[in-house]
Amino acid sequence: MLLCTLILRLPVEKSGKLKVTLLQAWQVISKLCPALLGSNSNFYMSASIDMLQQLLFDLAGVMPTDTQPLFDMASRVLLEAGEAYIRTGDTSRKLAFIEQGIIRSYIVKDNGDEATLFLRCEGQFIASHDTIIHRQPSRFIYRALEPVTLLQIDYDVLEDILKNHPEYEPLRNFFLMRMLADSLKIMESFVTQSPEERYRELLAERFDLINRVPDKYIASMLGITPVSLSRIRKRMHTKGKS
Amino acid sequence: MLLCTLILRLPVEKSGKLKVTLLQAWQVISKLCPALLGSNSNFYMSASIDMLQQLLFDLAGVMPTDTQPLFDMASRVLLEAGEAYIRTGDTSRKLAFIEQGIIRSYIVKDNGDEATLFLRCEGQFIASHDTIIHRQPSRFIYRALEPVTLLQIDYDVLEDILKNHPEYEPLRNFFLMRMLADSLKIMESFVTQSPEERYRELLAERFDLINRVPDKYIASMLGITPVSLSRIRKRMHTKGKS
DNA sequence: CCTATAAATTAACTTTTGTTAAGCAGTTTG
DNA sequence: CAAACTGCTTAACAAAAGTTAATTTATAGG
Repeated sequence: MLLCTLILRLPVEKSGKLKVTLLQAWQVISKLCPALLGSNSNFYMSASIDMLQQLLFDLAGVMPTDTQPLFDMASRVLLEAGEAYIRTGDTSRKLAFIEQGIIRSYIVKDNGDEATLFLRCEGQFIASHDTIIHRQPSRFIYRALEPVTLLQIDYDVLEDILKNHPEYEPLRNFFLMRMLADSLKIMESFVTQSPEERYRELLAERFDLINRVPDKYIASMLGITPVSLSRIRKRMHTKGKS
Repeated sequence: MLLCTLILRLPVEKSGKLKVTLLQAWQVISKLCPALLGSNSNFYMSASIDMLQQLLFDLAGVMPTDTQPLFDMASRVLLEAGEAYIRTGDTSRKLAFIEQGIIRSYIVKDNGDEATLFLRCEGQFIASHDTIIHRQPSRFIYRALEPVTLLQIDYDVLEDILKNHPEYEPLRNFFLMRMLADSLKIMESFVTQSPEERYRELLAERFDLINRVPDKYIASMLGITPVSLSRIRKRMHTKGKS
């Protein structure tokens, strides 16, 4: 029972009965026992270049065969677990689509503590916002928490392509809108919810993330310390049975 | 002395000596006594249509005389103090540039409390993000805190214009980037700073705002209660003389 | 298999915030 | 002018979060 609590990061009743949905259980099992799903299967659905091409077609009606100029300029980047993708002081204007893995974006504060701004996984975009938006060296570090596969393009190169291929412009808008939507949602959560409520929401909406990432990064992203997150989880186990 | 404290929202030493810069003092005086500056002068610099045209020229090299199709579709909107610009449930996809005044964007929580997402003033954009990004009825209310002048355009109309005038596309990117930059900065402040530090920063960077807006909205935007903000300010007066 | 290391928990204590309610000052309204 | 109202402050108490440090629990390496 205790083992389950630690791995599942879920409330466990005093009786020892787990309160998990079938989907959640399957997710955990498939992670622990990949063999169950066949040798080459991968539980975490990886996002492919096809998704982006489909997206571009849906957004702008550009046929996948016509998007070669764009994807010719993109390159696939592989990162090892723990490897830094962007470091403090970098001036590159990298923009990437995560095909597989998790990237953590964080800043080192004056007192030496790290503050995690966000955790992004497959199907999401990451962008060096200091360099792209403000044209200043990055104050943030982007680091792979798992082996990561990226589809990367430099924002300057993208801008060049867009000059000759304005038909791809909807892709840039989609990227910006999606980044904006994410940020606004997080902003909203900070002014409307308590840390505990934010954690409950994360548990409900990004359950997979909680199981793949150390709690201390989750805590930091919620704006609290790991000690506080541990207490929140204890309160959730004992009292609120939701 | 007490009067000064209330109006200036600034630390007052026990001796009664005000700790304000010349600029700050002038700002307050000019607000209290507009007559000092002449009958038609306006201290808060209003942002004009010229600024937008200049911006478009800087960004894309489009001559101001060529931007008529764009500005023909924009309309000037006047709001009284306290008037709602966008209400809960609205489906319009309004996008506006604030020429004059302050707009507060807030949401009414389940318990009836209001949570302020942001306060925007002259020179900034506001946009109904629920309708524009998610195409869902607005959960937020946008309300004028002062008499407001807006330069408004519907996002759908803007998109139509952009189909025929792709040369204005940089304006949309600028707008999205700026909204994103603002959101990211606020997100960053929530994970790296305490409420007191966020208030100090607001005091340093948006001093004008603090004097034009009731504290309770500032508190809400910082993610705390008005009572807590009052205590923070008290701590700042007595202890930290910074 | 044992040890070193990192992550999470727990505890004790301090600080801060939330909550509720009372009071005060300034403004508006009848 | 008095009364109602709004916004800010203060107080008292409860709840939550920060801090530091010790302990337990995995994970990784030899």
